[in-house]
Amino acid sequence: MTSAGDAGKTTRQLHRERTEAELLTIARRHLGEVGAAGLSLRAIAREMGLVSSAVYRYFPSRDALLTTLILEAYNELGSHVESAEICVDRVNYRGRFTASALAMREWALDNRHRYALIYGSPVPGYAAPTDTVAAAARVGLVLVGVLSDALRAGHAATLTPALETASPAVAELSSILAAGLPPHLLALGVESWTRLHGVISFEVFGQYNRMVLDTESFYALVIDEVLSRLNLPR
Amino acid sequence: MTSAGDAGKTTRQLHRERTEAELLTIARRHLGEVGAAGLSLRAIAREMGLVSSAVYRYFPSRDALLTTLILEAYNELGSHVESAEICVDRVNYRGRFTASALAMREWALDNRHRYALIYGSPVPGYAAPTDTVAAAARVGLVLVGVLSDALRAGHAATLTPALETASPAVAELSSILAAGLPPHLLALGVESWTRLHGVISFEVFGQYNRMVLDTESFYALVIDEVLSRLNLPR
DNA sequence: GCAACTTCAAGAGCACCGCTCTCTCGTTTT
DNA sequence: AAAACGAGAGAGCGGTGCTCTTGAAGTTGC
Repeated sequence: MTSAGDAGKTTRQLHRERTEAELLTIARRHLGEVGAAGLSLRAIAREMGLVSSAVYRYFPSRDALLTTLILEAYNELGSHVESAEICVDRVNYRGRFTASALAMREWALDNRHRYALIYGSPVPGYAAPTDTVAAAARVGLVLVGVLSDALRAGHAATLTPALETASPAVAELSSILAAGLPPHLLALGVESWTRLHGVISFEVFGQYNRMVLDTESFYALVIDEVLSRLNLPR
Repeated sequence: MTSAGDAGKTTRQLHRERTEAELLTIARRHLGEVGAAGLSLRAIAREMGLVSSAVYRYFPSRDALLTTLILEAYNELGSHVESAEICVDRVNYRGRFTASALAMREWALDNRHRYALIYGSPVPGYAAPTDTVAAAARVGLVLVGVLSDALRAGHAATLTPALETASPAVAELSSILAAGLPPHLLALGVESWTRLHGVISFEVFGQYNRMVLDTESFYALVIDEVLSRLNLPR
């Protein structure tokens, strides 16, 4: 029953790894069922046949467990979007952007509670550690990649005075990414990214209740609008 | 010490009204300090010098108290936006829209926890009663009003194929509002509204942490973008 | 091989939560 | 004046995160 990677490990190490994995599996399931606010260490322990205090051998606090789940969520969303975008022909910028946008919504709808965990109201008293920023940036990097590739191919969105005025607001981010994307185009990219999340979160959080009936085609509309503004070639 | 509206009321009625008002005042403050998830009936009771069970004379449950606060928040945001928009010259459609958008963000930043309460991740196990929909609609009605006034004056946004495809998604809403706004323009309006909330919630929820430095000018950019798309005349 | 050390889980306990029940006592109504 | 009603108190239930102590089991060094 021992896997290949178990060589040279003491029974204690093995036991610890398995217990921690089982704990996370249950935690993930609970998170999907009751959401972050309803996630209870005691309930997880109960289901594992453990006493609540034993869980603290594995996670020093509820927040630490939450942090692990947040990191997982960011990375899962990130790789979901990445693998959707990588399938599209590199010069099909429109297709790459569309695939990414659709993948974002798809993951959010399939993982509503986890989406809420990372993009919803922050859990009070909980401060996300800095480790998460790299994982959180993955989706953004995909979109920025599409835009900078399109720019290199000579396709740029039209520049407006307001766009130039707002450029300094994202200048630092622009230098961090160093993706060869000028600030004003990055600003437009950030706005597009925000725009997609605005629709997704309204759908996931139920704000469209009796407003938008066919949320899927509405999302398609938004993608179309964003693409038009970004001026990506067909 | 009795006000004008107290005539003909028994001391019990007066006492009840005052206690309920004090209770709500403290609840509002706590909400602003610790957020919805941290709002505790016991803490409120403690501060009032009451025993926790006594609070249930006024609110049958924590959720009922939350519902009251949610309704208040919707209405306060609604009147905040309304009063900002009403100050602008009626034919200045761009100005009316801008004033509304700025008022939305202003209120959200001044009332972060209350904004999270109504536009953030839904409180688990809590279902918003139908009473709230009217209050929730107020902001949307302001924006729709600007758009339909502009349309009546002959200013319409450009129609795209995707816009027509998505029109049925908001057809029902269009008939409810009956604002003389054709579905495809309403769809664009809903998208604009979503777009503004996307930026605001990202700012309020801290998603722009080290990304967008000057969130105010970034918001101005978004307003400019939205206005361009809506084709409102200067 | 056994002693010393480390790790795990259990259990009791603390302070908090929402909520329910009963009981008392003062107000209101009849 | 008696009956009905209402507000608050208090005890209690089951739940939460988290801490501390204690005993058992695994691991390591002499």
